[in-house]
Amino acid sequence: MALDQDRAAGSLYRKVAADLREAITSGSFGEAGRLPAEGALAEQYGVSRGTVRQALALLRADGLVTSRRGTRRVVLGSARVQSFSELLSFTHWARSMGEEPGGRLESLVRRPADAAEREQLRLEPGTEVYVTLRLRTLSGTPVMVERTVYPPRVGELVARLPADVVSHTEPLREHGILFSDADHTIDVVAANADDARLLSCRRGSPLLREKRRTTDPTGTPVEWSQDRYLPGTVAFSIHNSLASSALSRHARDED
Amino acid sequence: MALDQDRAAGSLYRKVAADLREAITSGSFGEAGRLPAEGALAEQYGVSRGTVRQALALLRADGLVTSRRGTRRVVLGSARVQSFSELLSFTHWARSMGEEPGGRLESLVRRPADAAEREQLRLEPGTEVYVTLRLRTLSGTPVMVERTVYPPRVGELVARLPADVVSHTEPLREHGILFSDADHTIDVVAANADDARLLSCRRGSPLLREKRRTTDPTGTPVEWSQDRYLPGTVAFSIHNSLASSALSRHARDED
DNA sequence: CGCCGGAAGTTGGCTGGCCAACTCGGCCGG
DNA sequence: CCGGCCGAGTTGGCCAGCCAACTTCCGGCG
Repeated sequence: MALDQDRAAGSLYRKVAADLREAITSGSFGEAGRLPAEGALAEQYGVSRGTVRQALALLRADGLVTSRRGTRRVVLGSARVQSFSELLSFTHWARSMGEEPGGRLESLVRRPADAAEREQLRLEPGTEVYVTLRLRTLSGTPVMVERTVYPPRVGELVARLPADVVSHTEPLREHGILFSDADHTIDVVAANADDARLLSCRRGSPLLREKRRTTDPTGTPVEWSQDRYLPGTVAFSIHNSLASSALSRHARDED
Repeated sequence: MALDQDRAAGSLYRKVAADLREAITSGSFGEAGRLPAEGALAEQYGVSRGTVRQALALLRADGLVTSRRGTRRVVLGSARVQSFSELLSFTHWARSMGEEPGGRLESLVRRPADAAEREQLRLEPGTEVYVTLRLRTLSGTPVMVERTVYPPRVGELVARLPADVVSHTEPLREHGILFSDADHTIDVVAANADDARLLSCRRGSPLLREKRRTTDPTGTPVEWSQDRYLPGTVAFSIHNSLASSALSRHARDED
């Protein structure tokens, strides 16, 4: 599945990366084994060394291999859970795990954006936003409460969706709204009354919170969301390295 | 500081990246403005287009810019908190925020590794590990309890360190132990008795947990750590995009 | 037996070039 | 006035080559 997506991506280096990823996770090079040299791979796949290096950069970013100058690459993790090199929606993620995602719209209101929302969505003062509150389920059991703020252009489309539609991002894509980049912030928060009711937990009990701002390929913000997960249902997994990383840790001074 | 580190890194594309990062965060291209074309930048810096593209790949991974085929790159986030493109130790991270990091060793024991630890550190059955429990402070206030498991080679060095040494990674580096790659998993956990005592919170109160396995450049595991943060003190921040990402979300099935 | 030097192998980095795919704006025709 | 076509500009992708830095191993030498 993920492999097919990689292959379907078209570009050569993604195909090479997909093939190598499969070879690694199937243990072809051993638990902590060495990869063939870049040159050897280049010849094997009939591509240039530069293309192989692009492919290997993907695998390195996923934490599958290390690399240092002077010696062959080493396999780091052959048993990674699932290496989405993708920005995945809740729906897509759930499906790729073999679970059945669900979503029930609890409320949808339209109101003027407050200062924080204008800041996040880069809106003019006075602009109205659409705010949704949804309960998300995994194979029937509630796992997450999702509060999303949409700018007008997107919100108008969301408002027209049926209340029982599972995926919001898919119909949005049909209307030309693409999700390209996202910034995530993860912390802990206490359940409020709504959270407690929807997730069947006590008020004040801890929830894993993910704040997310997503932009389209032009850099325009398309959603700002606060997802609150029931502990024990999900965990977030990140890889980083000296070479390059997408993780940063910061003190909380804003909210 | 971060800039100097980037510049000191030597390679051309890192210098270009550092310069562009500064230009972006100082607002030279406007809030959601366009970057100059790759060719223009190449000429400006006197490097090839490929080098510029390497530099821009770093910025894209940090979530500073987008890119699509056909049009100039767009500035995404000019106001990022701190974009360590680095695998940062607690000590380094704290210092770069202007806070004074502290650490007090609560206990250090040596005992046979259990199954999970052997798995994580890739050790033979019967191997002994060193386990430390440390309270970490930020400018005097406790923020985190750190439980770290070291393999023998590393643990022997850690055991010889004075109890009041703030940074463990720095003296380890002097002895040739390098931290290169890390896998992080973030979730929520309830404080146990030790956590509660050290962090001055109630038993069962929620803590943000980061499980981390770090390897050296050869791919050999050098530590496996469980850090438990007091809520409200830190948050984790991640960027990802369709192009490439280091984030994955998975259901909890192991612990 | 141990240490050191050198050679071979490998990745990091950089160049220059080429073409395809895509965006965007302007021009022209209806 | 609107819509579609076209071309310039721009990024994605791929190739071939070159050198530097580094690791590893082996053999010679003390």
